[in-house]
Amino acid sequence: MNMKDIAVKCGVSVSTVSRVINRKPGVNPKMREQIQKIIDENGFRPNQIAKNLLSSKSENIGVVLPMVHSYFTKRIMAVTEVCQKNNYGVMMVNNYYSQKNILNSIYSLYEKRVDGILYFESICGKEQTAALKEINKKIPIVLVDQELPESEIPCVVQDNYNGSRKATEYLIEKGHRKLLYISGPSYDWGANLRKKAFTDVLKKNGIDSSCIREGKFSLNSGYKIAKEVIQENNDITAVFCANDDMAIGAIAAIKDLNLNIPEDISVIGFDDIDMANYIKPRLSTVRQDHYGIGEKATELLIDIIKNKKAKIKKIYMDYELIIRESTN
Amino acid sequence: MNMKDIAVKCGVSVSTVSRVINRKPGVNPKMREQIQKIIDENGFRPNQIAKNLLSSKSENIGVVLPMVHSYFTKRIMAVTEVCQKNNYGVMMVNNYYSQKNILNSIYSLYEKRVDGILYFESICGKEQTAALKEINKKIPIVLVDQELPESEIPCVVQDNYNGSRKATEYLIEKGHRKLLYISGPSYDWGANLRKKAFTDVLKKNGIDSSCIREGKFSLNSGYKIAKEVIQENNDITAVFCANDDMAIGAIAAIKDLNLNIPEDISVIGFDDIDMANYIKPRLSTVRQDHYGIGEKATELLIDIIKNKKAKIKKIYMDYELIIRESTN
DNA sequence: TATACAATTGCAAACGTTTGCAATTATATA
DNA sequence: TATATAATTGCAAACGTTTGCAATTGTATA
Repeated sequence: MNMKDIAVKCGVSVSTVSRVINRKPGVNPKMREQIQKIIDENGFRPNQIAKNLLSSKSENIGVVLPMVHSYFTKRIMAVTEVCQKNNYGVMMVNNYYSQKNILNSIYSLYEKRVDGILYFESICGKEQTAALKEINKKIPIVLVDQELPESEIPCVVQDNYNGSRKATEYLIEKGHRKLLYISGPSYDWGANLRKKAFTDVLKKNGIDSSCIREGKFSLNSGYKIAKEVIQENNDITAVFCANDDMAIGAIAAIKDLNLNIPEDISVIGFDDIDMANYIKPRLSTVRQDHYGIGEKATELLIDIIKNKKAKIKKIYMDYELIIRESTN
Repeated sequence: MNMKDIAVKCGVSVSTVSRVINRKPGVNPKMREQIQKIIDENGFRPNQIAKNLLSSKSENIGVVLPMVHSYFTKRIMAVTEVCQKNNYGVMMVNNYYSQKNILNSIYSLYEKRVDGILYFESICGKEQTAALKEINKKIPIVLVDQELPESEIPCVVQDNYNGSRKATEYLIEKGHRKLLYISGPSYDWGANLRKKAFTDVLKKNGIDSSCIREGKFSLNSGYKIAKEVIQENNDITAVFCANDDMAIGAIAAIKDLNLNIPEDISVIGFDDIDMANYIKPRLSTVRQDHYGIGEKATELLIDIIKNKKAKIKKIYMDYELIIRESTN
């Protein structure tokens, strides 16, 4: 069933049907009513693909994001909500696999002629970077969690460094002198900034900053690293994790070692996922406004799509240190 | 840049370019090489929208799902992975809002001519049901977490009833006689089955089954209900929650009441989210294979799309009772 | 060299819309 | 009634591909 069929049923031309569907002027009110009736009776919905071909717009945006983090729900909710409000569809790709797959996925989004791409990630291999720059010549891209130097691609980033600095300073103020830092993967742009802030603060205070391990942002890696390191170094009094999942893993490990939190060891995370406020002890953490990040990024992208021009090159998001029960 | 431009640059017709791009026979090998070179040099990628219009296939599937549950990550990962393997794009819609918005979203997916729809949800209003049946006349749909009686729409469901029955029987076996059940919202198809199993088992054993409250599947609702009910009824020895989030909320509440788990009160959840194994005490729960559910549903949908016919009408997923530290 | 056949290439229709413009019809004015 | 004007309607091109068929070119055989 297409507009032609409706037109034949109504004894008019497709142009007229088109005008009725799009509520455009130039149709006799009586005729309009009749045609609308036939459309409704047949449950006809116009083929957007044909429309897209003509307008060279798909009214879809591509979203590339790693679906592993606990907070990704918040972000994708923001994206879908903003898109729905602006009548954009959301084409999702999980960039959790091999570089090659991701590249294919990005090109596939381009072939599907999405109007823009939202790229959530702070991993960026050489090939990927090149591909993004290449595609950005044809369609707008907004990066989240990452900035690409020598490029004009706008981005939304958190102040990873200062968030991490504040948390570290807090621990030092509280008197901790032997700290374990569980970082994210070394290929992660944001993870490296957080780690740097940690070591900078420790060095500045003349404290040993050698107790750093690299985790995978997962519950399990937090658990394993915390257990192992604390068993070997019984003078550790604080653990700072680069995300909440690892912090929750670390808490489980510390409890399994029959130590108390925060009496024996303080734990602090990063993200403030919903769960952080419901585990016991409630997790102190650095809050990121995940919903806001998704929202701002999507709004920026849509603005660029509509106005062909990025007014803003970079959006910095706030952080907030949330002290709950897991630190003292 | 389109095929015409490439054709002009190469001094051939679009047909020839098309044959090169699609690796079809009928092109002089030397010419093929030359054309491929120009294509690569210009980074040309064919417009799938035009292709779709011609083939009446979008090579996209629509995914409607509530992004609120902690386990949705697992499911959507399975969906995207299977789709990527089969060269389908994923168009996502969050059905977390008002009925009206959801209806619009479903119709919008249809207008975008997705090749099929994956509908994750066990809420189904009258209007939505009607819309699904209507759309199912035009494109295949697979339901997850819900079956629609009097309809031919295939579905993937868990054995909610038996999963819940097993968990309840376990608690009874362990000697619990005063139990609190925190259910999901009453409009949720699965939640009602779980609740029914609970009451059936209790009645069968001649145990009072009146202590039932309705939560919202959220951490907070679990926390609030558990705190309130346990404060009022100090003889409760077990809490069964219809999902893990509420169970984790309940555990926080019980700890805040200075009671011990499982010594004073046992807690059991439903879902087995990753976090369940990393909170302390580790949460006993009914495991659902979330990845498997997403995988099976997507494979079923793609099979129907390709073969125009559902070989299977209904897939029942297994459940597994996982006993950890939160029950005794 | 003429003929048959295979390989290569291009033409043009089709997919389902939108829209500027022309054609037709209805209405108002002189 | 003739004319000017406004309202309604339809025609046809365009969007960027794919593909059956016809046309052309090249090659092998008689």
